[in-house]
Amino acid sequence: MPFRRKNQNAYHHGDLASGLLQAVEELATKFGLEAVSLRACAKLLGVSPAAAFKHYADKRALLTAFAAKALGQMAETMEERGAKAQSDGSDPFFAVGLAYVEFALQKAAMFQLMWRRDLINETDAAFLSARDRLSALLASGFAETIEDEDPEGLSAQELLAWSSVHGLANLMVEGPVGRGLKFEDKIDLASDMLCALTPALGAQA
Amino acid sequence: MPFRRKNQNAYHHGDLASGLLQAVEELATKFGLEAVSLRACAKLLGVSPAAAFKHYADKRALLTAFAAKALGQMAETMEERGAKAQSDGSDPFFAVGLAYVEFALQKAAMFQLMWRRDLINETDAAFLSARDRLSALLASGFAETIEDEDPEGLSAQELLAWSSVHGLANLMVEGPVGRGLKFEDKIDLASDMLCALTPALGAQA
DNA sequence: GAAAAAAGTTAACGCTGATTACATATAACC
DNA sequence: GGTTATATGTAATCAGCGTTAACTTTTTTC
Repeated sequence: MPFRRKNQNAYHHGDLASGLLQAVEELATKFGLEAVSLRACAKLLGVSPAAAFKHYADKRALLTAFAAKALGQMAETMEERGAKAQSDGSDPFFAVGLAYVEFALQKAAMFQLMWRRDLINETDAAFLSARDRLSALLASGFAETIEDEDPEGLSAQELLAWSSVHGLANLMVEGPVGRGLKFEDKIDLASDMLCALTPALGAQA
Repeated sequence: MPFRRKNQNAYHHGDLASGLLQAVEELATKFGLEAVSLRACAKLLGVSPAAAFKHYADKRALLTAFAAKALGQMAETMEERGAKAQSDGSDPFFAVGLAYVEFALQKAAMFQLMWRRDLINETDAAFLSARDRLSALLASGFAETIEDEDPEGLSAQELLAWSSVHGLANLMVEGPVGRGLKFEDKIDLASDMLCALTPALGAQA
């Protein structure tokens, strides 16, 4: 069994709040984002549909919490890759950008959810800080490569870097790019694109 | 009134198939993609909910037809911009790429729908050809700028170009980029990003 | 141990996409 | 021109969805 379900004779689940988060993940990764329903999550946990509302105000709140968690997870792996590259002496931006695409491919449903404004609450503090961390990471990933003169907004090069990896991730997950290719080949494609991008990141406009 | 509705005493609508497409557009642009329901479209046209199924197999078929139409519209405006730039002597890729972002911003709901695999039928011939036309356009937009050695798949530079504009469009429509800025400023931002991209398109990897 | 709070249940409401059986308008045919 | 066939509409209904309200059970608190 994938995660803790309700005890057979127990009236209470124990930790339904986090149980629901895991149910979202299971349904999303197995059957896609559109298969995630409050009722399906409840059934998966052996609990009545209305029980979810004792822990989350509505479906949006649950998905927002999950999106924040997923964003944090994504940021963490990117951070690790960046740090490893820095100690390796290899290009940290390259590593971070590749990790971005890699995560989108491997956890497609989570990645999609992060940008679904109709499903999440964009004013949620936890979600916002997690997303900010992600974008900051992508910008700092090549902090040594380019000069950041506008610390508030993103520079044109930072925006280009983010857009590139974000666009490729979307084109691969929801679009027609790399369809039918196996994971490694998709990563190679992403690597090629990042190589093509480097000339634009070195020079100052 | 925004478009032709049913004649008051007419049993038949006249052209419900295209009427539904217009209803989708009206609801999507006014209230967002999530507000588009079969029932809402039917009500807008003064027709029973079940009438739609005489013209489209299901909701997915309707949305697919609309997405194909929107893709064609997008490709057309991009084509015009590219041709104009070519006669102007300005950079055709720049014009085409900017048109891509511009369309996404002005017709956000349509742009979103094009990439929603859960809402459309990706095997539909009309949709597929419309999407292929779009990607071909983006690649040919700078056919003179870079050398295309692999006419089948996309070269790394073509993929970079597409990913960049697609990513920026997504980050602006569904993400946090440029939030609060007025349209012209967002276009300026896109323009800056495209300028930053040009060093990567000239040189051959 | 009683009272309060937390965490569950059941039953309902209005919405959705979709199906079925039926009604009517238009077109085709002889 | 009337008959028939087909296209196009309606009404009723179903299951699934998010959500709410009223109620019950467990746990916590004093």
